[in-house]
Amino acid sequence: MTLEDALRSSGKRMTVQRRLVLDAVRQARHHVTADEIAKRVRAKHPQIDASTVYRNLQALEELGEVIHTHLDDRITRWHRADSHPHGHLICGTCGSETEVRPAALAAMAKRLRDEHGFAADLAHSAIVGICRECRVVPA
Amino acid sequence: MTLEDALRSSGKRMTVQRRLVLDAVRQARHHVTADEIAKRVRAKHPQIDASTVYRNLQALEELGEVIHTHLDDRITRWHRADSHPHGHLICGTCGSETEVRPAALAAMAKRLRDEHGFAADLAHSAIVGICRECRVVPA
DNA sequence: GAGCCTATCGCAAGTCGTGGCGATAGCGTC
DNA sequence: GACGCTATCGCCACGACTTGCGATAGGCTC
Repeated sequence: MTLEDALRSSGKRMTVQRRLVLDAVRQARHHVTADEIAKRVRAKHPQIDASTVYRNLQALEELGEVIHTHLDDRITRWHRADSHPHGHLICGTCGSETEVRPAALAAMAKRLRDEHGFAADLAHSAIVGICRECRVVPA
Repeated sequence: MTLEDALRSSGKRMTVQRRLVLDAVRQARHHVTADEIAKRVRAKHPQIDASTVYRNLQALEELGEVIHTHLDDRITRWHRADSHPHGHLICGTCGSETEVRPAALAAMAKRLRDEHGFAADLAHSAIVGICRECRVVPA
């Protein structure tokens, strides 16, 4: 099995906790918080600690199984690595959230790659600003 | 005085704590953390609480006097609003930090404004990715 | 400059996430 | 299948903020 191989070849181990965390992220629709994952995991194994969830999310991210992003300034959100990539535009005024196609991000990333040799991941953090509605009618 | 007027017209007040926080941010070179501001402020008034510093930074940001940015995933950094704007490229592999000219950001922001009507602030969060060196010789 | 309204303060408790530590348990070996 | 190495676990304490609350003090009015 591929995941097990990836684990072993990097000196990691497959524990019940790790399995549960991965399943929780995979079963979630989009952008789950660590707390939501912890709740799902504890539904079956209530003794599992939050720190275990955080450490497993990190480990699974190193393996390329899950990814974390920052939608607002506060809470980190997680999703499976094989979901379709996209960016987020967040309005600092009304809080609205818009998804943006990877193509638009790719064009912006190309500029950074050409000018700085930097391979940007523009989906990692949401892009904050002011949305169309709030620009017309400021709150 | 302009700042005092801005305060009063928004129903806010000028307190010694607020004055000290603002001065601390103004006197700092770049990107200070809330903790560094608190230390400066406490040098003269040791009883001032960290929560007071955080609340005043928020208030001063609403007034457009200071701005906060996110360089890494962890700690929020603050700077005076009238300093020259620029973006940051942070390498997720080696942690290196590169400044990027406002012009490059403006060009990228234009695309978001044209396609989504969204006025992006691309300096708010650092752009993470992989720098030139780490792309050539992966760590 | 006394009085009043309420923004702001200091304190304490709570939240999200990280890191240290002794105990447990994967997993490769024999 | 027992053995041993050490990754990972649960627990606890810390760090960066946030929030509720009663007390204090700006600043407008008279």
